[in-house]
Amino acid sequence: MDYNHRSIEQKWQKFWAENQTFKTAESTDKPKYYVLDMFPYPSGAGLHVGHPLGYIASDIFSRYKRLKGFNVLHPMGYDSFGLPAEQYAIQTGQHPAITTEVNINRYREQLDNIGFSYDWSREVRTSNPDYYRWTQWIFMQLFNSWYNKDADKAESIDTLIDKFNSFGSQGINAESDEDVSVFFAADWKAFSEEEQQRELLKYRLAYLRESTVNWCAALGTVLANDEVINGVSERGGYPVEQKKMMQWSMRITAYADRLLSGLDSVDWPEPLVEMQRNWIGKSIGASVIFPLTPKGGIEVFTTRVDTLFGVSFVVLAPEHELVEALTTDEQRAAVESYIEKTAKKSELDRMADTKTVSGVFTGSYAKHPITGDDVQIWIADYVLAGYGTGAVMAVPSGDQRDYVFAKHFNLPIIPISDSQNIEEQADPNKDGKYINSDFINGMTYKEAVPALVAKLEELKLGKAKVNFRMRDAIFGRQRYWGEPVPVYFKSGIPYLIKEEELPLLLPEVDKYLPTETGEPPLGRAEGWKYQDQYEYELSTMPGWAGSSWYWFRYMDSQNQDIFASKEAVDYWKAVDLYIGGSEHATGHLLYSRFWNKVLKDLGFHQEEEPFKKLINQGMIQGRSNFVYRVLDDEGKGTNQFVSLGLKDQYNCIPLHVDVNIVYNDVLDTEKFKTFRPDFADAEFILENGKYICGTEVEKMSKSKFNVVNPDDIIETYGADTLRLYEMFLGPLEQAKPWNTNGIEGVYKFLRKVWRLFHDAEGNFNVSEEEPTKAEYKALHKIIKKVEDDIERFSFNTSVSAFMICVNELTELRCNKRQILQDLIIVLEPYAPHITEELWTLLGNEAGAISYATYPIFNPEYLVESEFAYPVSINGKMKMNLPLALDLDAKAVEEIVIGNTDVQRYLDGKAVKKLIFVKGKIINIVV
RNA sequence: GCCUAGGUGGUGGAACUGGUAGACACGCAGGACUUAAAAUCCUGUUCCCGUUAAGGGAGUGCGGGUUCGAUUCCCGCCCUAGGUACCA
Repeated sequence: MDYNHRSIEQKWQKFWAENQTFKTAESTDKPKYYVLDMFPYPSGAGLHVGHPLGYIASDIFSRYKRLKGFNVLHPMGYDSFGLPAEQYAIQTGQHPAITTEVNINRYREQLDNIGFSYDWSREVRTSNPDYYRWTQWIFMQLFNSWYNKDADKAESIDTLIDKFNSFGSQGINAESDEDVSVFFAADWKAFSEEEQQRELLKYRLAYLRESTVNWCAALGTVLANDEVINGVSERGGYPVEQKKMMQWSMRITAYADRLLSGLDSVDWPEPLVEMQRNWIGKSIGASVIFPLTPKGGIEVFTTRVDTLFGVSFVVLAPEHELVEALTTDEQRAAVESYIEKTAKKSELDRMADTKTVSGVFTGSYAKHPITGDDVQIWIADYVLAGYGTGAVMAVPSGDQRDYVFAKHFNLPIIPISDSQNIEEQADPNKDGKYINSDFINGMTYKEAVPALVAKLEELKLGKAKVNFRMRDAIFGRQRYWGEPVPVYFKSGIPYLIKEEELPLLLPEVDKYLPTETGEPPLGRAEGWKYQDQYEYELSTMPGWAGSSWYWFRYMDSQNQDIFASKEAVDYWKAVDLYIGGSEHATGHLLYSRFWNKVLKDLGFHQEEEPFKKLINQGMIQGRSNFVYRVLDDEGKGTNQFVSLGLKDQYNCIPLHVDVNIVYNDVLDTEKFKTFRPDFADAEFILENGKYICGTEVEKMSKSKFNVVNPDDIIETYGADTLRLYEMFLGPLEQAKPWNTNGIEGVYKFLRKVWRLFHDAEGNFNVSEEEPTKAEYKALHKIIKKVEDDIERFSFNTSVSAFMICVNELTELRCNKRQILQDLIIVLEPYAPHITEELWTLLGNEAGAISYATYPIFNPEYLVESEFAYPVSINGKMKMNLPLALDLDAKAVEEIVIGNTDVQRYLDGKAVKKLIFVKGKIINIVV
């Protein structure tokens, strides 16, 4: 029988499922290894051929690690709360839970077709009450915690209450809201319950605060910044406005420093680390106050406090709260018109317009904090209200934007360093000694900064300060299909429900839209009250809630008493390898690290970082095909279609054509006639008897007819071919377009493997003879290559190496049992079905490859034979030396001189130097 | 602008710490088997010159440099992709 992928793959997928072959043991004496995929959102469209790329890579790695003797945890689940199911519910009335269930079943079917080695007994679904119960529980932990900066960790809110009871707010060093009160212990005890709770809320890691949010009226919900694109919603393109709302927030800024320093301890791709660093945006500097008369002052943040004496003016953001008060009557008209102009500019305009210098003088002056000189106060839109204090001190000699601004408005430019050259532009160097700088004149940068900070602190006009770009994360969504927040309100104060009342189930509603009064959809749930009287929180949690801790649940997914038992967490610790797309760099990956740290601080586990090694798989783009429809004189489409090479001779327009009826860019013209009814009588202008289609790389989407479903590939070529081919396509981390052009080669490879160990009649046929040296060499080459490749995630070159290996074995007509047995083990991670079949044909126990031992590479088999090897003379390739000459340096020199063949190349010149690489002469310098 | 990754045949890509550039695969061309097709196998395939050939020359985005030797290291520039943005 020839290689029949269909029956082989179905047989083994069934066997693995029935025998739970890949169920992970709870505990074992093997070392553990945790391989995790970013779990998918189960969308209605199903998987396309791009989705499994990362899953295949992680599956190869998992299977490889099992063979290497590790106890591997390799689970899968679904991030099943989300907007698409809710949108569908709004349109059709179908409950999102039903939609989600249907989609998950479809995903599962498609995943199973590919032959993954997931332990499905550990599956999680974030929308499942058994799961979101623990998401709610973690929310409670966050609510019940505060960040103690002295201990540099989160602690139970009870320790804060104890401090308030004993010392009041004295000596509390916490991450908190800006507006915390100052009180003594006696005051605290005298506070009403309501006052106490309001104060505590300012310290909690999950807290309620009025924040400006992106409100989308059409969707009736708040959107994250990255869900808003150019002022409209990413989904649907509805207008978005800024609105103040009471919102749940997460005090992620408390962890800014740890989130930053933790990046040094993880093995992540550099671009991704860089993205997180930028996102956190730490700047070390100082805050400085420029006093106003008669009282008050403008606080600015600067990273270059040493340039303080170069300040020639101060700039406020147009939205800054002091602008109104500082504007003099003469300047009022100009200032107001400027503010109005800025407000009209969209963010896009402001971005595009970085070249134009604009700003207005307010008419007022501040005092320089040290010299007391008058400093003009300006407003300009290059200063952002949302960053720092919304005000900057302008140092034209040291900052290019300030320089351009000063030139434009004829403001003074004061050089402050003897090493500055400010003829043409600002010079921010820190190398020289200061001039024009009062008491720091003659100092270096290193001396000046502490001196200035000390002086400012003495004057109470400034201090060293660290500023972060990152903001606290808003944690509420005005949506239905998310986790309910386990909170109710009494006198407007949020209280947690009791732990034993979890899960707080998502209530049924009649419609999935906001209420008539603008409340979130949960407001529609009839009689949904805590203890029949208190209003529940009506927002649900955002999409990232459930995904911020899911790797813990896989460790112990059935546990009813805790999110994961201590034993499970202590055993599995952190994820050793995490594979997913880079689009989650500043969302999921940051929030997950945050929750992980909180849970660590609260003593639930020991790991500071959740994902030790991370690989980003590149996106697989679509590769669209085009046909060219000839137009008539009036510009209307005819039923003639011209092949790519001839299209320039005609007036024609490109049309997307379904990539599934195109093979190697050659159109199947018969299938094309049934593609659309109006193509039924299509005529073709061919080249060389073929219709060649044009191509273009685009995103994979239905409307472009370039979606390739993995099921179709599997039907034609099988899952093993799909797995190998997706790896063969190129480096894992690189984005690449999908095309089926090379898949035949991979399919041929598998058939060759099959035929090598079957006779002409199709019967399994192995020889019991001892393999020859050449056969061992072919085998051990692949053992070494695959091991090296997998360890550095270079899967594509392994596939090539397999092909070479099998070509060599075919050449040698090698069907030896010993060779096959080891070849199966090495190939199994890539092509698990065909190897499982051959494994059992050899008489081994079914489903037991993962207990096999990975063959040990023996370098002796790879020792070069007596063949000649190349040597260059003066770096130019000249000749081959027989291996017999490969002796030590001295001997070679003698032989070289005496060898007539060599002498011919050397033109009688003396040998100056012999270059050796790995004990071999590689080059002769004459 | 800044950060990151990359630029190699008709195509996808290989070359791991500098050592015969183009592995492997697709495609293409020719051939074998076959009544024929499919399947399979063999040969060739970077470009240019050379009648096939022997042989020679150029060649890894561009221009320099280091080295006996550079796709690889260094400097400058161009282009592409992703991220980020008037961040003080």
